[in-house]
Amino acid sequence: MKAYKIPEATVMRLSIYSRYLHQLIDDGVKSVSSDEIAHGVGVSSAQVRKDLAYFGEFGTRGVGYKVEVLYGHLMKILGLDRRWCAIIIGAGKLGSALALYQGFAARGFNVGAILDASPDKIGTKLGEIEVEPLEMMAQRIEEKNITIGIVTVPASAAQEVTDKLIESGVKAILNFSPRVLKVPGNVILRNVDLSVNLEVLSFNLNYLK
Amino acid sequence: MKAYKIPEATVMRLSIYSRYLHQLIDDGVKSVSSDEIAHGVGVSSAQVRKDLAYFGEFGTRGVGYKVEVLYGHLMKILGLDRRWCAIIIGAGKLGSALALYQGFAARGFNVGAILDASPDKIGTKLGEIEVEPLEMMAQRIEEKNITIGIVTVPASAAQEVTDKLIESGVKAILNFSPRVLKVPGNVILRNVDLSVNLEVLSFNLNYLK
DNA sequence: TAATCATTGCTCAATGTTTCACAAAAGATT
DNA sequence: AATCTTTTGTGAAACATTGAGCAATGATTA
Ligand SMILES: NC(=O)c1ccc[n+]([C@@H]2O[C@H](COP(=O)([O-])OP(=O)(O)OC[C@H]3O[C@@H](n4cnc5c(N)ncnc54)[C@H](O)[C@@H]3O)[C@@H](O)[C@H]2O)c1
Ligand SMILES: NC(=O)c1ccc[n+]([C@@H]2O[C@H](COP(=O)([O-])OP(=O)(O)OC[C@H]3O[C@@H](n4cnc5c(N)ncnc54)[C@H](O)[C@@H]3O)[C@@H](O)[C@H]2O)c1
Repeated sequence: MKAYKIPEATVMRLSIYSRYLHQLIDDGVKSVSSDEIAHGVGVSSAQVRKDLAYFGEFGTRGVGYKVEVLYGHLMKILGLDRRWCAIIIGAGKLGSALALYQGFAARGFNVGAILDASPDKIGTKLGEIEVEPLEMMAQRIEEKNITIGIVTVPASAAQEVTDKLIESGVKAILNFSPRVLKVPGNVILRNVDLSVNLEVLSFNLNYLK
Repeated sequence: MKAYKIPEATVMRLSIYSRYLHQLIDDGVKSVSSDEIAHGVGVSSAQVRKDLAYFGEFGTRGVGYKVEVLYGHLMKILGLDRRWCAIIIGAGKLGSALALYQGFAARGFNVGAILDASPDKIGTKLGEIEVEPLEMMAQRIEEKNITIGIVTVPASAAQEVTDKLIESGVKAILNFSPRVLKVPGNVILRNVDLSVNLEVLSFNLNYLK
């Protein structure tokens, strides 16, 4: 429990900064200024410095930041200095795409189990992992120390599945269904609502001209 | 070209209100108060009224809103009283999932074309539509009146593909690649960054306790 | 027709976020 | 050792969003 409330926008930008720094490391760059980061990710340099200032002083005045040092701090701040295990519920089109995506593992996220209600899906393989029945939820969460639940079932099943995940001990939910979910205050919920994203585009296309 | 700047958060909520109202219509509900909407989607009633107030007066004091009337206004505000045509670039795991998703058509979005660079993908079918080579981009955008480009190629190809989309006349981009894209000021860009979403979860899991 | 009721729409206050601008600090130069 | 240059870190100002409270007002009831 920390003193400060960190704006969510700040956290999202930290994630993007960290990815940019990773690129710089790959490119062999040793040092970087807030202004270069700002240009690289499309924000202002003051914003970069303010975001970092929530967590400490990581740079050297007149010089900038050591890329690897700052990257290390950001990964630690983001909780990416460890591995997290997630469970995917719903092995449909979207759930499968997520399960097979390599990019998550590269950032410290493992998929520990994939569950589905349909006999058509149960027993099929997605990469290394076999789709299992819903009944395995509690056991898999327990034994694999799963903290994150990813919900990719139809909207009609989303709340029910979410309740079960929370009951089974999951602490955070990433919801892809177009449904407003109710979760207790101690569970972290994020919604990735693709329709909303498209509709923001159509609003802007419509409104701005 | 309107007087006001509408907060993006407001637009996203309007999309969610409209979906909730759609449910109410299905359930045969005729009238609704800001307080009921607020409970239904998890915001405050003041927020609901404030969001609507940007666009006019849609309710009756002492009574509430007529569900169908308000729904109609929201759909119009969101630009969903017409159809939009989109093109998907990258027929991989994510692009395929999006292409096959029925929910977009239900809200007025058609997928007019799906392109890929790989010979393995070109010629395969995703539902009704055949995956075509990148060279078809300009022609398809022109002839199908496509305004929205959906980018689901690897990060390394994302900027290049985006440049081509804009050159071919697309006015809005929905980017799923983990890359900060540069677009001209008259093009609308939204990023759906799934890794960032997971990392916000890990930050909160890590930080809040 | 007047009184009552419920709920909107709006004003103003509070809170939160971004930008500005500059003093402070560290390395480079003379 | 003094001066110059650069870029951080930050307090204050500007801007944006959310929340609280209530006057206005249409519908309902008496
Ligand atoms: N595919 C997309 O591009 C896309 C876009 C936007 C939103 N979404 C949302 O994501 C979710 C998944 O979409 P999809 O396209 O993968 O759908 P899908 O139909 O391909 O997959 C859904 C899967 O969930 C399983 N399922 C159904 N009820 C279940 C239950 N109670 N418990 C466990 N599994 C259950 C089904 O067997 C199926 O395998 C939906 O809510 C959808 O609205 C998807
Ligand atoms: N799948 C996921 O769950 C997921 C999650 C987060 C982010 N993403 C991002 O979404 C994007 C797509 O992911 P995916 O899992 O579908 O990858 P994928 O490898 O399955 O698909 C990528 C497709 O793009 C095609 N492609 C490559 N270069 C191209 C080019 N220049 N022009 C046209 N097509 C080209 C490839 O042939 C392939 O079919 C990536 O940027 C990825 O980082 C995906």
